[in-house]
Order: sequence, then C-alpha cells, then structure tokens
Amino acid sequence: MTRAASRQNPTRIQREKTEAILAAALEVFSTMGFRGATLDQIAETAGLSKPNLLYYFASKEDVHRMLLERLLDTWLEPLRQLDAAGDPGEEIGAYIRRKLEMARDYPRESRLFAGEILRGAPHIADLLAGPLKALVDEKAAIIAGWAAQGRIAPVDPRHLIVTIWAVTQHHADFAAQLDALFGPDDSRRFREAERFLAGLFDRGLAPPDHPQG
Amino acid sequence: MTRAASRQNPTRIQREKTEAILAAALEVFSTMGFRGATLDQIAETAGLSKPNLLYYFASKEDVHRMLLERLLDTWLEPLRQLDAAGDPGEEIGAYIRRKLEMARDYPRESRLFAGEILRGAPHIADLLAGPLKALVDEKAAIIAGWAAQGRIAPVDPRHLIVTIWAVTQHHADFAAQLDALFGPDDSRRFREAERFLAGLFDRGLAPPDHPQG
DNA sequence: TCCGAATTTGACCATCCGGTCGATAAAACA
DNA sequence: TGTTTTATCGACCGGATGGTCAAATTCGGA
Repeated sequence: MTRAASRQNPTRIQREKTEAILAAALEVFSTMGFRGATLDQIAETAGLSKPNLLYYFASKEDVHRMLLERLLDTWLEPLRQLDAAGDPGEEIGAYIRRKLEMARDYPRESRLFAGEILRGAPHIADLLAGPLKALVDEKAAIIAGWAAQGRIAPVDPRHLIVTIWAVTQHHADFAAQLDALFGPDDSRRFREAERFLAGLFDRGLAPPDHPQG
Repeated sequence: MTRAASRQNPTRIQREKTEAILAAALEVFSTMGFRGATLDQIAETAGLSKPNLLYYFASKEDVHRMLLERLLDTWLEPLRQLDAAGDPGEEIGAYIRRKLEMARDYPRESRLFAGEILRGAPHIADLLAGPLKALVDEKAAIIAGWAAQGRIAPVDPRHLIVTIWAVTQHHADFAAQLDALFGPDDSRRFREAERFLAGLFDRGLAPPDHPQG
C-alpha cells in the first residue's frame, strides 16, 4: 500500500508520524498562512523529510484539511457546553470565559481558522454550513428561549453568539495589534479583558425589568 | 530616472497608473493574501504588464506597504471623530455605527489589515506602535474621563475600543462564516448587527446609577 | 515638428516549491 | 533467520513567480 494515511489499521509509526506532522503543520500554517507555509518547513519542524511527509499525506491541501477538520470539533466545545438548564447569565458568562481561555491557550488554532475564513473558507465551506450551523442554530434556540422568558434582554441570539466569537478570538487573531497597544504583558491583558467583557455582557444582557444582581 | 515612484513631481501618467495599481492590489491582496497574490494578477487587474508595474513599484512588498500606509489613515477616521465634547453614549454609539458601516462598505480594506495583523504585522509594526497607539491613547483618555465623571460605566477604555473593533470588523473579516450561518443577505444582517450592537453597548455602558434613556 | 525623457513590454533568468520516483533501510512477522 | 511489508530520503521534475534588461514606443515641452 502506497498511501499510508488511508490504511484502516494504522501502525504505531503511522500514528506517531501523523500526529507529529499535524502538530508541525499547525505551527507553520498558523504563523505563515496556507500559501506562505512550505512542505519543507513543516517536514523539518516535524523532524522528517518532505518525501516522507508526502508518504503520510497525499498533498499540502490534505494536511491542511485534516488539521481544520480535527480542530473544529475542539473549537466548538465551549459552545456545546452551553446548558439550557443553567442560569442564563451564568451560562453566557461561563461561555465567554471559556472562549477567552481558548483564545489565550490555543492562539494557533484560532489563527488557523481565522486565516481560512478570511480567505473565504475554501477548504471548509461544507463544515461551516453543516456541523457549525447546526450547533449554532441549536444553541441560538436555547438563548431565544431565555429571551422569550424575559430571563435575558430580548436580543438576536445568533448575533450574540458571533459577537462573543468576535470579542474573544480577537485576542488571539489580532495579538500583534494588542501587543503594540497594551505592551506584551499577555496575562494582565487577558485578566483585564475578562473583566471588561464580563461586565459588558452582564449589563448588556440583563433583562430590562430587573437590574442585574 | 528609472524609479518613477520616487519622483518629486509625478506626471499625470504616474499618478494614474500608481492609483490603478494600488486599486488592483487592494482587490488581489485582500482576497488572496500577500503570499497568495501574484504580480501578474495585480498587473492584469490594473490593466498593464508585470514589468510595467515594477516600473512604478520597486517590489511586491513595496506595493503592499504603500497600500497599508495609505489605508491606515482612512481606517482610523471613525475613531478620530470621537468628540470629547459630545454626549458619551451618543459618541460611542455613533462610533460603533461608523465602524460597522466601514466594515460593510470597505470589506477589502478590513481584510487586508486583518491578514497583515494575523501574520504578526511584519510590514506595519511601526505604524501600530506609532500613530495607531497615539490615537488610541488619546481617545482612551477621553473615554476614561467620561467614566471618571460617572457618565458611562467604569470600564477600561482601551478594551472598549478594541472590543468595538472586534465586533465591527468581524462582519468584514469573517463574512464567509456569517454567510454560512445567516445566509447571504448582507443588508439584513448588517441592520440586525447594528441593532444588536447598539443595544448591547448602550446597556453595557450605561452608568450604574442612572438607567439609560 | 523635433528631441530627450518617460513609458511599455517581450524575452529571459533564478529561485522556490509541490510533488514524483527509485533505491535503500528499517520493522514486522513467520 | 528469512522474507515481506513499511518507512525513509536523495535526486529530480515542471510549473509558478518575483524580478531584470534592453529594445521599442509614446509623451511632453520647446
């Protein structure tokens, strides 16, 4: 068999090398972009030769695609945890906190996605229209329910979700800009951001009748 | 003179061709990224040959750099208009509206910047640390004054500014994702976004003592 | 109209890069 | 140990691409 990646029962070496390649590809793709990254770079980072890399993946696009597919799942985990049975304010606050933590702890993943979307999502358009939309619609319905019950302000739930994405992922994707404005002290900046966003959304989503507590 | 772009008194042709090239470069760079764009593509879009393009610009990087430098000025105009003498709520609301309009009307400019920042701002690091930081610090001081006077909630003014950037530019930079989630009806989406953001920031920034009007 | 300066381009070069191939080495297994 | 399968890589290919150059054409002012 010439194409190792397509095997049904991958060997130990196949598993290890595939992981090493994907880890290296995340590093290189997220900092250089798809076009800016080279297979030689990825191979060197992964500790093997280019032909050897291409023994495990059919093409550069294949590496990229598999990386994105694997990552999307992790990336959506914070939203999946949004619980219809919880307290609306706490659930949304916790969601913002989890997303901000992901931006802090996984900036490469965030940048990889940002770069892909920025170029029109050519490799994952179907994932956006499929699993992503499905999850967003599901959770938007929960939020809409909270709004209808007067437990949060009557806001458009999908705009709420994408706005939370914007404000949290911004801290990974635009880190270079934030470094220039705030200085390079990341941990302090993230603490301030969490405080700012918690306050903004807490007040901004408080139901009109009852002042937030 | 071999390098037309460096002349003191540009001819009519120099002005026209330089503009055509920059317009074409904006189109190509913003959709393909710096690495993904080719000089042939830019030249063809601008209606001339590649060597002719290189008669006006010394290199691909030169085109990119001049584009970014010119654009930054336009891009910061909405923030420049933030008026210390105005009503805080109205000023910030108007700022959000202007930024959202720019994301709607100039998505290519937004994407060009986003791509540059995403890759670590290699070509404009000095612009971020210089004019950008200066303007942000100036306007942050105004907002801090409003907060100190109790005219808005006591929030970190710089985080407010970058958060407004995030939520507005998101509508240009992540348009592909929003298309997948909302469908392709841009004008409706922007109307909803304006309404959502106006409400969120209006309530989120209202001073704690006085309920917002 | 004439002339020097400015403009334009076809042909070309060097390099980079994704991908292939055949030969070799290392595992896995019997 | 012998044999088959798997893994590795040096050398190479072809196309794309940034950039050069010299020759040709056009422009603009006197």
